Amino acid sequence: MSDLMEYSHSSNAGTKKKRSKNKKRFSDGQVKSLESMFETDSRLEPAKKLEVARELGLQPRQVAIWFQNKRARWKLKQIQLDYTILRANYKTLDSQFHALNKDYQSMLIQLQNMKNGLKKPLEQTESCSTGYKAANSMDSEAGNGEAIKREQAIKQPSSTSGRSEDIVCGGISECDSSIKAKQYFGVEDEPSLLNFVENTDGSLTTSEHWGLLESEDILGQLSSCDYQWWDFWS
DNA sequence: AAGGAACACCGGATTACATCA
DNA sequence: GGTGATGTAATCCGGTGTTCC
Repeated sequence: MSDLMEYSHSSNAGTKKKRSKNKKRFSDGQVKSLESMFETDSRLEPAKKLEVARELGLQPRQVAIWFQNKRARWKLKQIQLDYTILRANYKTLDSQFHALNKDYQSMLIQLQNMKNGLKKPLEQTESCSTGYKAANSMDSEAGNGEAIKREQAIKQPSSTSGRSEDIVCGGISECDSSIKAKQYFGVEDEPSLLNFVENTDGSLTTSEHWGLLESEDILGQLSSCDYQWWDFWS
């Protein structure tokens, strides 16, 4: 039979019923000795266990149980420590993420302003001329005068206002402006920079939603999980 | 060689008790 | 002195590895 059976049955006739445990706390000296041994090795060789039990005046099984309980408590403590470290790391990452996301959002706004600023001079130029198609046909005749006109259109967007933000589309439709932009840039599609945040319906949601999903959904899930853990330990 | 019984030990969960605020 | 919270020795249970027959 094991130490456990011999020891536990010594105070009881072997019934399955809960036995009175006659529990006695170990003395400070006994605990100190056990602690110092645990520091060098969390497990005891059988021979060492017998030796320790003899030295401390305990049953070998008591020494074995003390080491078992000690390992369990130590493991629990390690888990708590690991959790504290992970939580601190998470908080750091979370604040970094929010800072980056804030930068990202302000850059999107800047980008949109730049996009508007590029579109308006074109529209203004076209509406002030005798007509883009006519001009275009003239351009085709004039040859390399086109590049100069485009440059002037950007440098001097309006004769009535020096600020591009003040330019109002002179009756030109959104569809028209899109066509003009394509022709202006000489490509089938607008430059990719201008499409960067534009959804298929023209709304500026895709990238923003990505950011919001990251910050609200994923972090939110982590946070709720986090709170459960934290509430448990604190 | 394969299989079963006995034994020792382990981790995890739980209980029972001592101690303290 | 009674009581709830906490710490911990001890127990229970299921699993694994080793040894012996």
